[in-house]
Amino acid sequence: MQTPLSSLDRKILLLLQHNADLSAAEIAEKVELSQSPCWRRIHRMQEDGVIERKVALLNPKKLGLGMTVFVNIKLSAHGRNNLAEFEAAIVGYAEVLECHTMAGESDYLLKVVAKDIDHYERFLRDHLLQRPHVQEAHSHIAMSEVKRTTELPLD
Amino acid sequence: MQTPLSSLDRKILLLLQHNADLSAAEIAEKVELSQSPCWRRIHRMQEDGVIERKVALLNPKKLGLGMTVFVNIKLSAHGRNNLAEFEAAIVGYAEVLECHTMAGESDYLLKVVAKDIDHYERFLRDHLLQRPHVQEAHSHIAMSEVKRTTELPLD
DNA sequence: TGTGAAAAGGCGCAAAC
DNA sequence: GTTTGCGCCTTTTCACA
Repeated sequence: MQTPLSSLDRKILLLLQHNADLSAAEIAEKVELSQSPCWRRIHRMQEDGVIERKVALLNPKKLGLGMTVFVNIKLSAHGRNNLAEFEAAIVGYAEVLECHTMAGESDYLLKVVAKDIDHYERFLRDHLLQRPHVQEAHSHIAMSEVKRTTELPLD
Repeated sequence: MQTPLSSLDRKILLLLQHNADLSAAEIAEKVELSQSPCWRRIHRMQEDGVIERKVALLNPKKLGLGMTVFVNIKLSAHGRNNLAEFEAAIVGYAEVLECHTMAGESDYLLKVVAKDIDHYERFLRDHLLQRPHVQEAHSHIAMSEVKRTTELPLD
């Protein structure tokens, strides 16, 4: 199903995950390959799902989304029998960018964006805490961003 | 400098942050606008920095990056006088996808990806913990991913 | 601001080497 | 993997409402 990646493929991915506007021709040039095989490699990696999609990254500050909060969620023992319900709700919240199930004290770690404290508090109180079986929610507020990237390390 | 966003702009952004392969013409059609003004809006939002860039999102699992770890870092009192050094180092680590300065107990929250526990442990021991002034590092391992998106909520 | 049209060039894609 | 090529589509810019 999925061909192992050559170092050429890795170079291509490195470029594409930094700038998806690059055309196959431009990439071909940078990796010193001719156009067609380069195009075919890109295409194959898309089919294989190595490249999931191309997206525009927006600037949260310029959209008034100045606030990032990490929330640790703990469900009640009872709620743990019905994770699907909670998870489905989470996926539906646009404010939640990430949700991970965690090993350790809390069940979930959420990354939430909001305009400001008010907006966040409303989201927490009116939505998150309204979910049945949510026992604890600890919010950790991010103050500034040192690094933010979607680029994965490809050795 | 930055024109406020109309609801039309928001629709365009919504589409673009979901799929950056859409051409101006396709977007125009979806938002029921003709091609030229749609193109102009997109262009303007790029200039304004509302659209930061377009990138390819890769599948971490398929690249063997099965592990996500959140790390809380606490610096020594002394180290807090020289944050820039620490932060510059962090930005340089490909394994670190995000780094936030936090209000509260820890100074930083890092999101780190790795192939497996071994890989992560090496990164922690040989790199993170080698940084001067790192007093504590608490690792929280993510087990599975319920949600992961780069799409910001645009009301 | 929006509309419609139009030029030019690039790009995806495939075929032949 | 390479070079070539065709045709479409996209971007970009007009003049005009």
